[in-house]
Amino acid sequence: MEYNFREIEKKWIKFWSENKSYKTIEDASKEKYYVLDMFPYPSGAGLHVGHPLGYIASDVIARYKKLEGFNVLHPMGYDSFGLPAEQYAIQTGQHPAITTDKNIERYRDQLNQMGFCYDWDRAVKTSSPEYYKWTQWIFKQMFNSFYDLSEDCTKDIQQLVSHFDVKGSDGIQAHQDEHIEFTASEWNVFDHKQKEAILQCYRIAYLSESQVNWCPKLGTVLANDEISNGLSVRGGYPVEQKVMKQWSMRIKAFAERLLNDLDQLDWSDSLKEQQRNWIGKSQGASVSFQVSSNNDRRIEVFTTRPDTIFGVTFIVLAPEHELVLDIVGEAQKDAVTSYIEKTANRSERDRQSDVKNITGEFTGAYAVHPFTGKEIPIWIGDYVLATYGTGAVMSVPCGDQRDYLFAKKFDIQIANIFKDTDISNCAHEEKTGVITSSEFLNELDIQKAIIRSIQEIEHRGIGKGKTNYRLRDAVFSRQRYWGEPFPIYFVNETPFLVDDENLPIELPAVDKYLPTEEGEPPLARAQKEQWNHSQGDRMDFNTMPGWAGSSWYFLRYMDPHNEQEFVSKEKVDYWQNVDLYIGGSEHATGHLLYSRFWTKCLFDLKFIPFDEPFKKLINQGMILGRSNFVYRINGTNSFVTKDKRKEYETTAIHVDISIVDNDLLNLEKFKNWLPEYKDSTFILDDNGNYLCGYEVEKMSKSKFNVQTPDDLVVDYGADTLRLYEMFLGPIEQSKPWDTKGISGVHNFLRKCWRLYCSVDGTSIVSDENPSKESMKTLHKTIKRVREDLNRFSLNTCVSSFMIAVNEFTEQRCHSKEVLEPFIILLAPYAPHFCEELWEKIGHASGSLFDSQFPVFKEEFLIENAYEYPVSFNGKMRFKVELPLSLKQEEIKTAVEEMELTTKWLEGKEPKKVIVVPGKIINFVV
RNA sequence: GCGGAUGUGGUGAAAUUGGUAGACACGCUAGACUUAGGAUCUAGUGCCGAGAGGUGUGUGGGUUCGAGUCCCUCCAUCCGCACCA
Repeated sequence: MEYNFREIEKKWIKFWSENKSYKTIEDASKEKYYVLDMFPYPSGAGLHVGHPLGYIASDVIARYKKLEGFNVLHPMGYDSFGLPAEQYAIQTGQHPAITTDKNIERYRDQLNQMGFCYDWDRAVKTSSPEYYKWTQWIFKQMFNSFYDLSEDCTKDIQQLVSHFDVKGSDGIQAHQDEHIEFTASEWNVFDHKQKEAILQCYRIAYLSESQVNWCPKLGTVLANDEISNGLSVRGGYPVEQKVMKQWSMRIKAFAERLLNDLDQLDWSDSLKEQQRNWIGKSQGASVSFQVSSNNDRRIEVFTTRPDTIFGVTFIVLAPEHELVLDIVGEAQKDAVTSYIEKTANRSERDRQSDVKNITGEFTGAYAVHPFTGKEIPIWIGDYVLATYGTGAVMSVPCGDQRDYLFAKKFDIQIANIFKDTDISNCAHEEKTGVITSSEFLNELDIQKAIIRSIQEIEHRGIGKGKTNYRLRDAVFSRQRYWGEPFPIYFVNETPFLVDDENLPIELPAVDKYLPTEEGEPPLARAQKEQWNHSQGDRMDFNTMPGWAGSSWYFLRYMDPHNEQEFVSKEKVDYWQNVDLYIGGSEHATGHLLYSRFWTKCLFDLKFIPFDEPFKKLINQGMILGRSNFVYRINGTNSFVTKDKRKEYETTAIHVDISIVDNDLLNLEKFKNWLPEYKDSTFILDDNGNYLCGYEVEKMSKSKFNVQTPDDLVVDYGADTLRLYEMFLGPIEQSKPWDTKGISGVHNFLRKCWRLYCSVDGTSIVSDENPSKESMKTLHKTIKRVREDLNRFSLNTCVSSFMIAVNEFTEQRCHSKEVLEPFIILLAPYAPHFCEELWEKIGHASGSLFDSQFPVFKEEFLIENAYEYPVSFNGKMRFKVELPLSLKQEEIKTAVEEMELTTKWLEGKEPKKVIVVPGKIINFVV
């Protein structure tokens, strides 16, 4: 009987499920290994072939580690809060939970048919109350914490309160929004509301009036990483700036640790670099400039080049800067206000793309240079961003090209402070050279001048050395329905935490999933009694963003049913952090950063024993689709084959890849595909075929190029698909999907099957002694596969399997001593196939995965001869087999005496002969 | 502009520390068997050349007995960030 993958796969999936083969329990006697996939958002479209790439890889590693004797945690779950289900709910009125559960079921089926070894008992979904109870609980911990700068650690907010009680704000070293000074006696007479307002400036999870990215079309705020080019990532709608009261997470406090700890992670350079970029550390100084007409007004600037302080000839404020309207002169008022309006009306996108056009206005006010005492003009300009640094810059036209161009355009003085440097054409931006015309900095090179200038700035009390980060606190509320409700109620608009015993705060029922008439979030529609907790005046109407649940889910897998804790100490001590995390790189600055932040926070609060969630990370590449096109002759319903399209005016139209085979269009299926093509006519090529065009692009519904794994599993089986996806190339690389190659892998499995079974399906594996060659093939393969798996080179393993099967076939090997270990080697890739053969060769009960991964033995590879490549001037000319026992000199003599050597030397005397025993011989002529 | 990654046959790709470039597959060519089938088997397949041979890992250079691999230059593609002070 031929290899019947359909029956085999069905049989073993049932077996695994009935025997709970993948149930994982903590076992202190075994070393743990935690392999994690980024859990999917269960969308309505189901999985396409790109999804399983990472899942297959992690499954291969999980199974390998299991066979190596590790206790492997390999779970799967669903990131099930999110916009699509909610949009669907708005359109249909169906509760998002129903849609979500339906999609989850589909995902579960699709994942199951791939033969993944997940312990489904540990599955979590972020939208279930049992799960989000703990998301809410973690939020509470973050609400109850502040960041202590003296110890660089998250601490209980009560410690801060105790300090306030005794010393007021004096001596506080905590990460905060703005410095507020008060004495202990002042603090002690503040009412609750006042105290809470101050505490909000310190809490890790805090409420603040902040400028947010508001997307009117989605009716919600978005985080920076949810926006691309001024449009929402989801939906592509315009985004505008708006001031709203929002929950935020004080991730900025962790900036330095998030940056430094990257060094200890085994992540790709590009990903680490993306995070470094996102955190955007820059060092320099903040300097304060006094406004000359107005003694109590000061402008704070941040600079990375305090050494250029004597080159400052003007100040530029962002148009939105709070000081602008206070200092503007009467004569300039109209021009300035109209400029502010103009920039406010321009979308962020316009402002960014229009870099060439230099605009600005003089405010009429002057600032006093802190060292020279000279008056310098204050301008506003939209090249200064309100959201970075202090929203103000000290302009040094001789050292900064933007300042230079601004000064040229508006005819502002340019002072040169670089010795022997020509700045007549452009600014000197390099950090090299010597400073001049700068009093105490004269004759210092720039590096020394930076240090000296900071000393002096601090000494004179006009500023201080400062590190600035681009990273901003993360906005943590969304005006949406389908997310975690906050465990917060308000009394007199002051937030209070819901008690632990009232968690979870479940999503209340609402009549519609839309904002209220008053513009309140959908949750405001819920009647007070529909909340399972209703203290205070009202509950918080916001919900948490998508990344709330995904920031800690890897912890919940360790202890998914614990009703007392988010994870027990015992279990988290055992499983520790994730050893291998596989997922897409699109989460570089979102999920992966937030998750690191939450982990550090939970570590500081002593809930977990590690401060990085994911030790090693692999970003699987994207599998691109191969789209097909038909060419419609413009203005007709007639389609021309690819080769003849140049003869007509045509439009290329995406056509569903399921009705195209090998680029040949099935005309009947095409006519039935969409109603508008029912009466199409065709101009065919000379063979009577319609040839389609193709292109490699991202898989998407609209391009009709989505390849689902389901069809391939039906046609070839899951084992073939698993092997094929791994065989395609290195896991990190993006590659086009091409179904053609799949037959090669399928043939490999069939060929392999024939080593074990005769035509009637009975085992032909025997107890005969294996040949030396077969043992060599086996151990060569064991060596390679082990090495490759250890460095996650999953594609080359497949090649090794193919080579081994080709060699075994040639050797007519049917020896159990060889074929039994081989089937274990292959099992992580083709689990159903291998289980079946395992059973056939005499393991009547149990699973192959309870056995052990074969161990490599050097002795089988020991050779006594080697075929030496002989090269002349580095070019290989011929090969010669020589005993490996020969010494270097003996090899040399033997080769020199050969006829072929004489031929290639062409009568010349070799200058030198390099002999590397066991490797190569090289004549230098 | 800054940063990161990648450039090898017709295609996907191998080559772990410098040591036979193109393993393993797909595709293609020829042949065999054929109830013409998108099946199976055999042989060939980097390029130029009838052949001997020459040549070849994006470009140009360097180090080395020897470079796809190390160093420098430039080019191209992809990704991320970007008036970041």
